[in-house]
Parts: sequence; structure tokens; C-alpha cells
Amino acid sequence: MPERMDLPKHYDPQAVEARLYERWERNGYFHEEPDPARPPFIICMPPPNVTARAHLGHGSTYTPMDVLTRYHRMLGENADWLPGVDHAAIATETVLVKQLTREGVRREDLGRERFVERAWEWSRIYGGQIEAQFRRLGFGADWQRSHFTMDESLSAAARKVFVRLYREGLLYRGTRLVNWDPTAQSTVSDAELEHVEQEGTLWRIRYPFSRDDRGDGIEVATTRPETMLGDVAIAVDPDDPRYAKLIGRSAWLPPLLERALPIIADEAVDPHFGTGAVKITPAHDPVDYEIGVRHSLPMPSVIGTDARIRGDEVPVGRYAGLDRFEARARIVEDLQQLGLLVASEKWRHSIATSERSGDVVEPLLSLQWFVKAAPLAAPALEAYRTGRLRFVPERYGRTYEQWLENIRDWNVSRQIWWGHRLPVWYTPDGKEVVAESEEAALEIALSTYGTQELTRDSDTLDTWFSSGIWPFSILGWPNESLELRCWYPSQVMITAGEIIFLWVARMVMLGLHVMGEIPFRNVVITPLVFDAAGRKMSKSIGNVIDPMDLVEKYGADAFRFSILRQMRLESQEIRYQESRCEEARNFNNKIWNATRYILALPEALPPAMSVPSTSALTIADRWVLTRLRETIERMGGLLNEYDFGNAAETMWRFIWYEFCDWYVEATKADANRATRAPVLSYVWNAAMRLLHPIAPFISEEIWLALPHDGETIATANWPDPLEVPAFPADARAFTLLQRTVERVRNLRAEFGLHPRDRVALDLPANVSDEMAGLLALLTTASIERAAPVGDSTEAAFAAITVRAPRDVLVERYRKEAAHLRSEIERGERKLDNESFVTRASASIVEKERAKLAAYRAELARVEAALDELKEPA
RNA sequence: GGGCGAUUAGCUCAGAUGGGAGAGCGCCUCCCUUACAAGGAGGAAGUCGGCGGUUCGAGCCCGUCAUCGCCCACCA
Repeated sequence: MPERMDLPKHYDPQAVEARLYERWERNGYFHEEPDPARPPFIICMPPPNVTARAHLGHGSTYTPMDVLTRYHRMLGENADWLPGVDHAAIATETVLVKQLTREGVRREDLGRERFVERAWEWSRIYGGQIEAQFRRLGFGADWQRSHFTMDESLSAAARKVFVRLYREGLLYRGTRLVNWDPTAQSTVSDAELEHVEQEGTLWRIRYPFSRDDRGDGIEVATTRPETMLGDVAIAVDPDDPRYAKLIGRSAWLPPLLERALPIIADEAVDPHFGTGAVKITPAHDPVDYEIGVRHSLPMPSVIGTDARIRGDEVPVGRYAGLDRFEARARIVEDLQQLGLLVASEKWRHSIATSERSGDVVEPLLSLQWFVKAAPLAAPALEAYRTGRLRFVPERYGRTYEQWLENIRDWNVSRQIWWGHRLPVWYTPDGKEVVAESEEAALEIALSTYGTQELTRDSDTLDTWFSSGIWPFSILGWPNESLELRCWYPSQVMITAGEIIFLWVARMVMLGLHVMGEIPFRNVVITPLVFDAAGRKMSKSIGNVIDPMDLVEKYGADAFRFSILRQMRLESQEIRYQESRCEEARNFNNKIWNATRYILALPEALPPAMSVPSTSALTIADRWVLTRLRETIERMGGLLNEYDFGNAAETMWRFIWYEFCDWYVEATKADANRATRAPVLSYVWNAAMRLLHPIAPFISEEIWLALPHDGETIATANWPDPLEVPAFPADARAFTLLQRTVERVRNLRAEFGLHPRDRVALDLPANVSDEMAGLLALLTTASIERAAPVGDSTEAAFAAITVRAPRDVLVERYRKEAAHLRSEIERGERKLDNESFVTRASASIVEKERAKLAAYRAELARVEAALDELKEPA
């Protein structure tokens, strides 16, 4: 920052940010070594997808992490923000496959090895981008410690956990109903499903009792007629009188009429829905699957992984090979011709789609790997219920609890190539060998099965498996590193609500199981960002705001401020508007110009940071110091509670409405000349430190230009409120002065009096000369001294009278009198109310009485003044 | 179908433990005063979603309804 008044009038973030960030990073201010002597403050960055670009959601989730890390670093803690990137298996693979398709190549043609190579290449190119963007946002993560989920050490950790769970019997291979994404050609987890409401059709179909259809039968309702090819039964409620005598009989499967289906009774059937009879397709519906298990029904698959009808397990007639939706249409048509379609009605229902591909997910039976969830979930629940794990806002804890209570086994195998390949091998006769390495697997195979002929499972792990161990894998686990000892568990996890299940719960489960301790004590859930109209930002609506554009236009500090200021502790959404950035930019400009003022003072600033000596301080000095102390106290409390919105707001108010509007103005009074340089530089230095976690760049730039200790604000001490002298009585007196100034200004504005127009104040002599000087400066009134009034500052200020042109004053006093009368009436009404006087607390009643008395006294004075004006002597 | 949020000025939102409705933007008026017009001073503007209840007193507590939103869910 150049010296003195050659500073430009406007703050230019572009001229500052890159330079400062580069210096911070080069000097290693964000880097920490584990230090057992200091309290740790560790945040594991939720690794963004390697293919991701910064979006507003990162603003609301990641900025708070930076704020907290910077704050705790300034508190002198062993603070480190551990960054990293996630390989985002399905997302990346989808992108790559699309890319290949454009090139006219199929994944299989390329081969696994070359495909994975290509994914690595892609990761290297794009992985750097998001981290570069985070730097531009001012995020002070410890980049030297950045990790990638596909790093060898993290991959080894994933294999180790897999093997361990397997040996403990918590991981198994089995045929279960899974969610199949035909586009991605892989399973997807329950948590990655999106249920979309759709207008569909509910068909009612008659299943005849005899093969040659005599017109009788049992009616069922379905939205998915194509699954009937895999029907194995019809189920009714056991207590449904309509069907009681049918239980145990059978009906024939239309439209093929080749198979008889037993009619069975099961509690899962809702007698009030549809016809009260349900066709059962265990291989393609979760509820039917459960019923199938309960009744030991066969489970033929009729829809393949290509989403086409397959006929290799049961006969499917001429529908074999048809796409599932074509098959549906064809079957409906045929049923109609056969006279078996009883009715069809429009039906709104929700269907499961894959979050990634958007394709309709097909439930089907598949041989997959699963983690047993219940034994892992129990301790995770217990950690929450005993209060060791805490959510902010609290209500999200119940979401977490609910999910864990109903958790199902976790399918961790994916049929894609990009990711951690399962550490599983098979002998020629299908025996599974699970080991951390191929050598270990060969050894086991030889000693257990007497063979060394092994084939590796081609599946990869669910992305969330490796991110589930993130809080300890990035600390070097399984090595007994110092990092692991000092920095696990971390202090707080900040993330978006949508991944409480996908990620948070799994980190807790795996952390508890593998490390024996929860991975973090507090989980802060940040709000989602919508546009100003409350709509989701989406490319199709065209309302997407790129944070990088905002940084370009307004600077990173302004962007951070704009988003933090809109964060409310309990709120689940932010309606973002760009105008907030503009406001924050203006705020930065205000800060900049206040600094210009300080640097341009004729007096020299103190050579170093020092607490102003208290003896000579003026009333304005005392007021601003008192407010500074209160602001420091408040900021600490708010940041400790993760209340970023109010923290930003508090800095805004202190800097703009108190420091700039009042204190800086007051320093222009003669009485303040002697003390202003040390006080201004002291308060401003502290204010910049308070601001630094929120707006790191401008605070550093200004801090460096002011008297300061140390080489960077990033490692400067957080202000200590007890070090700041406070003068509560003087501060109260100053607020009286403020009210008086406002009264005079209001008078001028209301009556259109130009600043040059004559207004005079009659000041009782017991208002100090210093205050008189401030009043003169801030109101541009001329001051006449009058006889002292009362024995308190309050009384003296109340007695100040304003002299201005007669007609102005008459109108002014009339208005004031009217207002006072209405206040008096209100007070009287309240105090005349006997129940108020007897039942309200004594202090409230007393306050009301005092107010009434004050209003009456003031009215008397105003009326007297009015009389005097009306009858000039 | 459950659970959870939200509803306060034209817009976006604040309003600890119930005791005279606030901010920013926008709007209107005045001011280019030697830090800042990306600024300063002042102003207008609200039946605090509706209806009941508790209370001396309700934006705040309770009940209920309405509208919007989020999450969860195997009603085929």
C-alpha cells in the first residue's frame, strides 16, 4: 500500500488479492505441523469432485471453514484446514464415457487400463482447477497437505478398511435387490436416488382363474405392467374378507397365461389401495422382494442390466428383447385385446431416478458386495444420543438419527472402472479371496484353496467408501502418525444438508469403528443457495451465478461478505442476490477511504501497535474504545456459535455506523487532535483483525499499512477484549450527544435548512466544552452557553434548546408537542390499567412511570418554548 | 403418507429470555463539507399470513387453517 494521499479513491481488489495470496502461500502461513502443546483446530475439507468448478454452494459451505480456521489460527491454536479432492467415480466416469461416445469409441473398446489412464489424465487437468478457484476465493487451506482420494496412500487405506470389515464379518457378497442405473451400467446407492413425481397410469388388470379365461379372476393394480412377466404370486391382506376364500387358490398370469400364480396373504398389502390385491415380482420391486423372501417364492429376473426384457429364467413370450418401456406399451395393448385390462386411470406417483444419469432406476437382483450397516450404525447413533456428536442447527440431528435407525445394508460395489478396485479375487471355482494386495491374495489362495489361479473382481468401490474414511486416511492412517495423534478427531465438520446420509453418517460409522472415536464433534449444516426468487440455480433456467464472475467484478472479500451476511444460523436457504456483492464492495470502499483518512492525518501515527494511554482520552475516544471492546466480545461469541451472518453484520455496523460515521467524524474536532492518531490506528488495527477471517484480503492490506506487529495479519493475535480500556459511563454520555446531533440534523432536513442556515444551540454550562465542540462540528450549529441545568449529563442534554427561524421552530415544537402528548396518553393508559400496575414486574412499571414523567417534563418545556415564540417580548 | 422449515416495509432479510416494529437495497428530499457521490444527512413506507387461545401485555408462547419450500418414505 503506497503512502498517504496518493492512494486511489476506490479500493481495487484486483490489485491486491493475487499478490497477497501468493505471499501467504509462499510464506506458509496456512501450513501447520501437529503441535501437542497447543489446542488443535482441524477442519477436513469436504473434497469437491475432481471435475467440479466452484459454485455458490461452495461459497456458503467453504467460506465458513476458512473463517473458522483463520479465526482459530489467530487465537493461537494449532489450526489447519486440510484440503483435498474426490475422484467422484460415477460423475467422472459418466463424463468420460460421454466424451468417448463423441469420439465414436466404446469404453470396452478402449479397455480398462487405457480408460483408467485417461481418467487420471482428466483428473490431473481438472483437479487443479477447483483448487485454483478456491485460492482466488481467499481460502487459506493447507495446500501442502492436499490429498486426492485416488492417491496410493488413500487407496491403500480403503483396501485395508475393506479387508478388515470383511474379516470381521461386516462385509459380505450376496445376491440382493439393488438399484440399477441402466445408463451408467452400475448399481447406485439408495442415497443417490432421486424420487421424481410423475404423471403415470395405474392399470387394473384381471388375472383369470383358469387358463382359458372364463371371464372370472382376480384384479390387481399396477403402474408397471412389464414386470408382470416376472410375477410369481398375488398377495392380499390376510384379513381382507373380499379375498379370504381365494387365499391358497391360484390365478393365471396374463398376457401369457402360461403360469399359475398362487394367491397368498401378506401383511404388507394395503387392502384400501387399488383392488387390494397385488401382483408380486420379487426380482424387480423392493416390497415384492421382501414378500418373496418371507414366502420363499422363486425370484425370476425378467429385466436385464440393459433394461431389456430377458427370457432366460422364465418364459416371457414375444416380449423378449424389448426395452422395458416398449414392453410396457405392448403388454398393455395385448391385455386390452385379451379383455384383461379392466381399467386405467391417470396416476401421480414418484419414481426412482439416478441422481447422476437421470435414468429411471431399475430394481433388480444382482450379486454385489455389501457392508452390514446395523452393527456400525448402533455406535454412531449412540454418539449422537449421548451428545458427543452435535449438529448445528440441532434439528439436523434428528434427520441423522432417523436415517441411522432405518439404515439398510450398504451396497459398496460399483460396475465402473474409475475408482478403487475391490481387493477381491476369485479362484476358478468361485471361492472369494479378500486381501490388501495381490501377493497376499495369492498366499491366502494357496494356503486355503491350494491354487494360485486367481481372477480379480472387476468392480470398484462406491466413492463414499473412500470419502467415508477421509478424516483419518488423510492423516496418514494406518500409520501411527503425529498428525493422526494430534488431529483426530477434528473439531468441526461443515457441509451441506444433502450429504448427511451419504457422507456424514458414514464418516461417523467408519470413524467410530476403525479409529474408535467419532471423526468430529460438531457438524455444521450450511444453507442451500437459491436465486433471489427462491428457485434452484440451474442451467436450464439460466439463473446460475458463477462466483468467479463475482470475484472478478467485486473482489473475493466482497463475495465472501455477501454470502456470509446472508447466512442465518437456523436458515436452510439463502436467496442470493448479486446486489449484496455490490453492497459489500461499497463497504470495502468505505474501509479503504477511512484508511486514507487515517494515513493522511497531519500527525504521525505511532511507530508500533500500542494501547492508547487512558489519561488524555476524549469522550469520543472513550466511546469508540468501549464499543470496540463490546464488538470483540460479541464477535468471539458469534464465531464460537458458528453464527456467521451476525458476525458479518456486527463488523458492518461497527465499522460503518460507529467507527466511520461517528468516531472518524469526531476526530475532526479540535479537542480530538491530540489523541486521534494513536486511537484511530489502534482501533482500526483491531477492527481489521476482527474482519480478517471474513474479508482476508482488504484487512491484510490495511493492517500492513497501519502500525502493526508481525509480518502478516493471518498469524496476528485475535484482539483481546480485556486489553481494550472501556468507559461505560462516558460511552452513555456520548450516545446522548449522538441523539442531540440527530435531532438538529432532523430539524434542518425537515425544514429544508441549508447547512449554512443559522441554527443555534443553547447549551447548559454543565455540558462539557469538549461535547460542545463536537456538537458544533457535527450539527454546524453555533453554540450559546446557558446556565447549568440539573446535576446529570442526562438532565443537561435534555435541557438543550435549539434556536432557529421562528416559523421553523413553531412548527417543529408543535409537532414535538403532538408526539409527546400521544406518548403521554399511551403511558397514562397503561399506568391507569390496574392489572398492569399490579401484575407486571415492578421494574417494568417503574420504567413506564419514569418515561411518563420525562415526557411530561419535556412537554412542559416545549409548550413553554412555544408560548414564548408566539408572544415575542 | 410422515417429518422439518418459512410467511415481518415494494425486494432480500434481522428481530437473546413476551414489555414502545429494525437493516440493506429501492423510493423521496437536501448536500460534490478538505477519507469516501461505490459518499453524507434526513424522510415516507408494515392490520408482523388468517383465525382462535394463554397473558396486565403477543412479531415472539399454545392451538388451528392457508400458502410456499426442503428432507424422508416400499402404497403396488
